[in-house]
Amino acid sequence: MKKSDKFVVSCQQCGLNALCIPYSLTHEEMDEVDGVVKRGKPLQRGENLFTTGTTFNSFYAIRSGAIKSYNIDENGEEHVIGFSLPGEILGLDAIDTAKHVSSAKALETTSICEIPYSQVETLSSKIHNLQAHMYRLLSREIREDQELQMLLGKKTAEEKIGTFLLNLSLRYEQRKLSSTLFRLPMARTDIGNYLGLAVETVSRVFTRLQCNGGIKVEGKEVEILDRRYLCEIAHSALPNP
Amino acid sequence: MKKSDKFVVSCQQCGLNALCIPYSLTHEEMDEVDGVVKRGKPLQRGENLFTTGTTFNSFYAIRSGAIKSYNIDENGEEHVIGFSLPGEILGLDAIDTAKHVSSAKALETTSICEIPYSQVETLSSKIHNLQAHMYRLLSREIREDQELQMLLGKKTAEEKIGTFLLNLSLRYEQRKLSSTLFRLPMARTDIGNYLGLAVETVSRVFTRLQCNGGIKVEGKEVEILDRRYLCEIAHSALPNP
DNA sequence: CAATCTCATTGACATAAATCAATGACTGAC
DNA sequence: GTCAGTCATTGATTTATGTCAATGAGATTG
Repeated sequence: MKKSDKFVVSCQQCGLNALCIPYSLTHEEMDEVDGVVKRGKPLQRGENLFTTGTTFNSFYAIRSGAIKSYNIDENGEEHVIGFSLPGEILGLDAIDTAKHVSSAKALETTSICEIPYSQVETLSSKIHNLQAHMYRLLSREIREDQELQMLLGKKTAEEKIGTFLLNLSLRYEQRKLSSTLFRLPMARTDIGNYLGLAVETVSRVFTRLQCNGGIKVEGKEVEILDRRYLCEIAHSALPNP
Repeated sequence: MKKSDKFVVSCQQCGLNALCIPYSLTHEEMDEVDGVVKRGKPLQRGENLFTTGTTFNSFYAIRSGAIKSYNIDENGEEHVIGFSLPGEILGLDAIDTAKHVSSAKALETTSICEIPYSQVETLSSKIHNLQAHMYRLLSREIREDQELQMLLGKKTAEEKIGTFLLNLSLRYEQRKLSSTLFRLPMARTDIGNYLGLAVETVSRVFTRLQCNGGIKVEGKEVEILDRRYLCEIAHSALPNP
């Protein structure tokens, strides 16, 4: 077995392909996409996948683990842009400038598929399904970012954290993982930074939600005990009824 | 002259084509795009271009005027998502769901180019430049939304409004309009809603900026007197030095 | 030209969340 | 095993911004 084979899982075999780039492609088309995907050594916790300002050549799909996207401002302050879970794509924000506009760091050991952009551009002219999928993917990210904007601009700390937990829960469920019991891959600081809250506030809301029986938190382990209550807190419709 | 001719300005003639879809296309390609663009009667102030939940068939480019994108939540509260100026594209957030996920309303008399999505999809498989441009356009919107997220999550009222004014200034300049003297097409309420601030706060910050000699406001007319000061307030680099 | 609205501004007061500070629980290095 | 460092929690205090209330300036309509 070649060294690189250790990390190889073809798109066809990959359990996440329904969430990823190959979605809605035929088997043949999927093989074509599979042919351009590079699968490297997993990233260790704290390793960067890419950093702001570097040349954009590829975007990435997460196979396992978790990634934090962030930026550092003039004052050296970090700003967390988002978190990526298995089956999710990141790096598409760099197409326009051809330079990465954010940095991406592994929150835990993380396996990645690297997808060279120029090849996808070429392939997608040929494979109509792929082009349509790329448009949908980009469009979805815009929509999700707009939803986040509403969260950040107009919601209280409880609403932000309630929504954040429900969103994670939903994403885990889509990945065939438990939607009620999961491990937060990021630190409290990261959550606060992402939601525009002080760490202390995150901590306080967590304890408050726990006291009210909505969740059970122990370090990074979270259990959702009362989804309905959490939805009320979040002032959002039940994501999965 | 046919009735519809009153509104017809081809992409070739349009002064905004450098900012719009035809950007980076050859003359021939531009004519092909031009062929699918529909140019209707201008929208009157208050008229909707589309509303949330309706079927998505086209996206739109603004020729003149200004559009507010917004959503109404369960409680009937409006949430302003953004403002579109001449040369800008809107509606791309609906590709993924095939339904509009926001509503768009004219803030003043507004001329629009309607661009049927399915035709662009088809054309862009054929015209590589167009596909590349669409990817860049979508990618840019993601990046801009992420910048807005940082503004909403981590900045003070003064920073938000400073940044908002500088951003408008820059956009007007790109449109060959004055970057120092312009008219806000939206109400204070809309600005506050968009930035996650109470109207009163918007008003107070405007007066404060005026007292400090940064700007001159009179109703919707704004003059930027001290760009440098505004940049300091906004804690952002000079957009155009 | 009133009369009615909507929109903007300003002041007084309330409050959610930030900041400051202290402590404890883990984690990893040597 | 111990020591330093990071991370999480909790309490006390401050503050930026929201909410409530009043007024005035324009715009729109009959």
